[in-house]
Amino acid sequence: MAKNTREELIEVARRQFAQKGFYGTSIAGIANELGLSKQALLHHFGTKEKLYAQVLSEISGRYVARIFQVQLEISDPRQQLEELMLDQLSQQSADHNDARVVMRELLDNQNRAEQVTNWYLKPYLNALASIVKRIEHQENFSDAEALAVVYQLLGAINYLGMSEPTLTQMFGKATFEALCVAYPRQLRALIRSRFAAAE
Amino acid sequence: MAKNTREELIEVARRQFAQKGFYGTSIAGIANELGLSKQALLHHFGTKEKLYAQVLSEISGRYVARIFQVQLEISDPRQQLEELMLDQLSQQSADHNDARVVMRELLDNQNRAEQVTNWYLKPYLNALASIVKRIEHQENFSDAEALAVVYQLLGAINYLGMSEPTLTQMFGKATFEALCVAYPRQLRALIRSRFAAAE
DNA sequence: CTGGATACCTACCGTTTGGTAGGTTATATC
DNA sequence: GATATAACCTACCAAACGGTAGGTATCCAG
Repeated sequence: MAKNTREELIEVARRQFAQKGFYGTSIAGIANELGLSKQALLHHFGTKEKLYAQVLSEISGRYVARIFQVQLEISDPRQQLEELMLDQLSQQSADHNDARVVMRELLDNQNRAEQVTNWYLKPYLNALASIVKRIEHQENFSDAEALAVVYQLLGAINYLGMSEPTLTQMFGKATFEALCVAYPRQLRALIRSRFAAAE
Repeated sequence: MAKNTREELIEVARRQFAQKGFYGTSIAGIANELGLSKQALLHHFGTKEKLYAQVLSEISGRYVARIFQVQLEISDPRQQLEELMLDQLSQQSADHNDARVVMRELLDNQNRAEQVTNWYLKPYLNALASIVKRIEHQENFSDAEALAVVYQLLGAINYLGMSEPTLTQMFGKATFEALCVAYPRQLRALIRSRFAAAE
């Protein structure tokens, strides 16, 4: 179980940042969860911001790696997109911390000086958009238009992951689980119907 | 311009909560923006939590009011849904504070004791789901399935509003504005293609 | 045996936080 | 003219925050 202390700190930080956000998370709280003092954390990362940047960087690394992998395995862009989106959905069902951190970063980073995550997330979005453009081989499909489609799909996926606790309280656990079962099917239907007319 | 102090405080709080979140916002900061001391704010609302609850309650009030209004104006459920979604999108382009506060609440409220917003947002989601069920008049379309469709559409819409600052930094202002222009068209295409096969 | 690096620790600091206590002023009511 | 209430204010507080300073134990290299 116990790996590198540094890696353990990043893992705990990722979870706490996902749950409580950058401002709501204290470095002492992260360190204490591992039985350490906050100075141990500061020894490894220097500042809270740098720890946060590290968490973000690893998340985006995972995203980009996944998209490259799928592009090697599947050649048809339509199947690439479907696979990537459904993969993202199932990944998020298992662990929604990554998606939550990214969502919070989208909300927060207008206030923060560092824009580390932007540059990391950009190739991810660009790669997805170029897949969409390969599907929609009409020439009047601009970059912005492809990006809009990508964004709508990502939004459709990620919104669910954000809302688990709220939806569970609101409709009960059984209904939420039924929702999780229905979601991949409906997402596939959404993607297929969206790109059916294009062919 | 100057209305009731109380209403002004709520308005400023709404903007700051949207920008910086519950933990990132200080009551002193809200009050100072109006040239008041934080005790003036506490005089009106008692605690920070109660102010926050008030902001949330008014937001959900607006949402529910809008859906009732559209239901009175339009009879066809398919057109109701399209109108509501596009309305939400344009509303959000003009002022994304409401959507941001709701998003942050979805992320945060698992930590907070009060679940005020849940009960407010529930009729909104239920009303939307019942519209979807009226479109999809197949009997095998369960509540959860309808809710999944609603959630995907709301996610597709709201995700854009969250990401404005990040996307602007990433792709430049011009591309982002092109994205905003493309978005309603793509959203309409998404909705129409999704429900075209059903008829 | 020594020097330096790593991985922690306790102690402390200045700032900010939400909230309390209690006073002041204006306005409305009886 | 007395009373009460609303709308503020200054002053204060304990707690939590991120971060600095400086010490200690361990280990590995020369």
